[in-house]
Amino acid sequence: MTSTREQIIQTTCELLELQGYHATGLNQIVKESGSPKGSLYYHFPGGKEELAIEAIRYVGTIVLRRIKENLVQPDSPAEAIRSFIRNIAFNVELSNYRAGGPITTIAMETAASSDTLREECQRIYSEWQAAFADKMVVGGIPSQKARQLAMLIIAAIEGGVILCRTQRSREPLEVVADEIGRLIAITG
Amino acid sequence: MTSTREQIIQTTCELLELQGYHATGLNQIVKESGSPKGSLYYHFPGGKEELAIEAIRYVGTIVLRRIKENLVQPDSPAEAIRSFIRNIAFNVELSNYRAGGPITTIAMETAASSDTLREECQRIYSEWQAAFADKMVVGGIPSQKARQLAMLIIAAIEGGVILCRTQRSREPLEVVADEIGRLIAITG
DNA sequence: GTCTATACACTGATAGAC
DNA sequence: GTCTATCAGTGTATAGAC
Repeated sequence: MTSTREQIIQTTCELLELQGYHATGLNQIVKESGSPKGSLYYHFPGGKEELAIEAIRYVGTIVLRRIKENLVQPDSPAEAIRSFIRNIAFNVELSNYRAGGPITTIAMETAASSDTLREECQRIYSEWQAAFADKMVVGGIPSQKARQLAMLIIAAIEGGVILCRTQRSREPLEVVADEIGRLIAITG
Repeated sequence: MTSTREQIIQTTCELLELQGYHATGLNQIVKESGSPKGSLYYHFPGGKEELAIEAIRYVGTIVLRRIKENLVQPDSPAEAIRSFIRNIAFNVELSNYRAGGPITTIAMETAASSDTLREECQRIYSEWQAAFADKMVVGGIPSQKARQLAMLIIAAIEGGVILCRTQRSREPLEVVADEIGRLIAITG
């Protein structure tokens, strides 16, 4: 069921998450995906940039779904979000600090060089933000405040992933989870 | 007074901050620094990696000094740190979203590929963290709690810079400043 | 300390057969 | 849809003269 096209996208997602945009070559993508090289430009005529856009859109949607799934539980926003972030910490450690922050590096690398990639990152972040904000609104937090807290949540998670991968420890994201949870609880 | 060596380091700092590690070539560094190409490997025998380490160490120290300068004021930790983060937001906007997060991209790009660069990033982050924690301890917050809050502060700033550059808006860091300030005030 | 020239790998991308 | 071959450009790094 996984077509060649999808196989290329999935491999690209993993490599972008691990190495970033500029360190990931098309040859490596072709090689590790086991896909025929000749078909890359058939499926992605726009070359590397188009492929990267498809890849982050793909992983962005998966993450969005994961956020929503985790937040539908009846827990309070504070507890649900705290639990979700601690879950990220667990998974980052589990991957031996190779995964986490699937679009973080691309966002920084391309913010000043590619408007199309930058805007796609922006779109994904705003979707994630809306998902967190929705949960808090349902929990009784005013929508404007919820929007701001959701922005902090995204920022703290992205930064927390950076620290975890740099320190090779899950502690930063656990601290982020607890402190953010505390802030939401005080607000709500 | 700016020697060739220092000129190369400064140019490298700017390019790394703007483009990241893998997008920045040694040829570009030589060209934009106006330095003689032949001298690059004389000053940095270890090549690109050694140069990058020197560069982030250099900028890391500058930022550390800036943090300390901003936090010696008599304001409460909450207000001093809030003000400092809003100052970052202002400067990111002022640079047309080209500056900010001088080691963020490098930390993510090299976390899985270069232990020496990763450890240098780790060292810098911990120095920044200690500076924030010190201010809070002086303000009466228990040292363990101060250490955790400082970790959140670093994470939220790093993530906030990512969002600002991606959205081309200073709002994310301003929100981070206000919410983090609120959390510290509640704690202290 | 600096210069020029260069080696060699690899990049993204394209052409044309199949 | 896929394959092979290949292009022009760029990457890091080195050698040897000055």
